[in-house]
Amino acid sequence: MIAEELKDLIKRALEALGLEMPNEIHLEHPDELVRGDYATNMAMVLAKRVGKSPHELAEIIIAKLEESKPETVEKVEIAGPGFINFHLSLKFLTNEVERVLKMGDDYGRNQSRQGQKIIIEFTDPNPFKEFHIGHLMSNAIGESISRLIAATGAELKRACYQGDVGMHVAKTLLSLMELPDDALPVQAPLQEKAAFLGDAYAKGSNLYESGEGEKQKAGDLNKKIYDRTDPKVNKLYDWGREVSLEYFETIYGKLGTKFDHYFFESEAGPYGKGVVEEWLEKGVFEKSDGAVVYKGDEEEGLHTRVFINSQDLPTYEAKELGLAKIKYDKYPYEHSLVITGNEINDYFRVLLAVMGEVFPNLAAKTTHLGHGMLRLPSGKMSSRTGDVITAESLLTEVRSKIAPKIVDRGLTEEEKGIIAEQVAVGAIKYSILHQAVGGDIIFDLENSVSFEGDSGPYIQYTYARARSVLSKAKGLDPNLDIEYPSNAGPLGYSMSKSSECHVERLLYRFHEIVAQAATDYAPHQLCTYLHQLASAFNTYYGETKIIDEDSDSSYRLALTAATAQVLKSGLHLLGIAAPEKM
RNA sequence: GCCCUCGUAGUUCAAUGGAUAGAACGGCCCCCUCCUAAGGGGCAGAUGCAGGUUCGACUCCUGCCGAGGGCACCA
Repeated sequence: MIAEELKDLIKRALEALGLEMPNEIHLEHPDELVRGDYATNMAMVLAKRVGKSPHELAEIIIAKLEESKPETVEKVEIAGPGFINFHLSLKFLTNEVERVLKMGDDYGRNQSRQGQKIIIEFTDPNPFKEFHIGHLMSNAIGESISRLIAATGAELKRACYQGDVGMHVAKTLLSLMELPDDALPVQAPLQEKAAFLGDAYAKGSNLYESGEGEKQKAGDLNKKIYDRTDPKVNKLYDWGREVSLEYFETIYGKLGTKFDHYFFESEAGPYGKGVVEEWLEKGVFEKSDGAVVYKGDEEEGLHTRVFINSQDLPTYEAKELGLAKIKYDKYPYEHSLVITGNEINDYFRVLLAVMGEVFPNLAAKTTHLGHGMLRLPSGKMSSRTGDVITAESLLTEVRSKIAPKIVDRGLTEEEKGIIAEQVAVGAIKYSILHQAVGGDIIFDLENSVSFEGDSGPYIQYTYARARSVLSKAKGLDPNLDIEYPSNAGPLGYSMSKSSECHVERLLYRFHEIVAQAATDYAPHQLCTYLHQLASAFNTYYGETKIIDEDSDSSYRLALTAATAQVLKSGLHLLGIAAPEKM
């Protein structure tokens, strides 16, 4: 790692000068590429203690650095208020281009979590309800974080937790029970069956809200769902559950997620209830108004939460508590990541406090990540009112906007269809992933679905463009083995326009970005980087003829190939496909 | 009322305590006899308010104003 090398270099220089060692050697990328590749603020940090001005101290440090400057560094200079800027050498930059080509898909991966068992839970749709755009959001984030973590060498397992019991199921059955026996569309295509169920849920919810009698009925149904004493309820339930799960599987396929484990509330519920009852006796929980609750420490901002309600049924809290243990029994993880909507952030804090008492070893290994809501300009979307945007409908909408834009490049209709789907998924996923996890995403169906600029299709387009150039370079191989004139240019070679330097100066950063994004669970860092790289390449493309008669053409092709590789790898880590043509 | 999160160009977002606060969309002006114009080049435009800490604050602390979420039997 070049960054580690530089830190080491700085450290040795500071030691040699007898300077007090700071806690950390701080190294960053200057915000503008022309300033250099790395910068350290050590002179500014240490200046006061030494009693010198930052500039004076920087000069001294630089003089020391110059004594043992490695060949990866072109020059070291003082800049601004006292930064020490490092410019990497052409040799390093071109070596790195070569490394990208040699390592291919492995470039950017690291071994920081080698062999660690990590389980990540996300998407979590509920059978009997729609797979809506909120689930799409959870899936996009979870899948990308999964891939980032896997890229650090972990043994990662994807888990999906699905609510196959509970009031939402009772509501759906509330409306299904009113239908004649032969009303289920058992012969219909899967998608229609799923839509039928979604519709039934919406109707059931409205019924539920219509009066106390209906609420009572739903409550009774909920009991029957648990105890399985009513044949008609069982039949409707089993049919609905199967339809939902089968349908969800088709969506996971489209989105590119393959789960390793499925967990269900029907399993976590009884188990979690048992755990709560056991610890009720041990004093962790207490009874209150017929329910079993955990009294959170209000001084720590924790709420009191119900774990078993007064009807003796486990709530989501008890289920999730049980789930933590069920997961561990299935896959003894070193870390467990749970991705949900951020409206349960406070609740999860309580859950972690409970886990700290009940399963202390698991609590320490669990991290909750709350994401925001996918909002439409009109406000929060809801599945309770039936006014819900399903993932399917959004995908169809976006695909229909993309399809006409696909230029005829000798593709078959089928190929065009696949590309339209890949670009649509890319557009949606990127719009979710390009901002920090946690906040709401404003998704304007009519106006904001943009395929230009900072978007998934822009990155995909740039990749396809680079691949196109490479495929047209018949007889020319990407090749780094060429001579550079040493007489011109700030970097020592004249063929380099500034934009080309930019591409090279960004390429080697890929593995740093991957490592950081994986550590921070922050796919948006990768999006920002990929957009920057694609933009730099497009500028380069615009002002340079890559395939030409001159002797440097093979190097330009190598740079193009390396860019394509990193874009492809980066898109993969976002969970987005990289079509060869579009 | 209490707790959490968040206020950055007209809009949607970036910015491990660093340099001239970056993009994208929208607006205006240019660029296809040339490898994919879903592209490129240029112009205009922003840190809610008031203090504090620091060599240095969008970032940390305090207060105020504003937005979203949560505050026991939904998930």
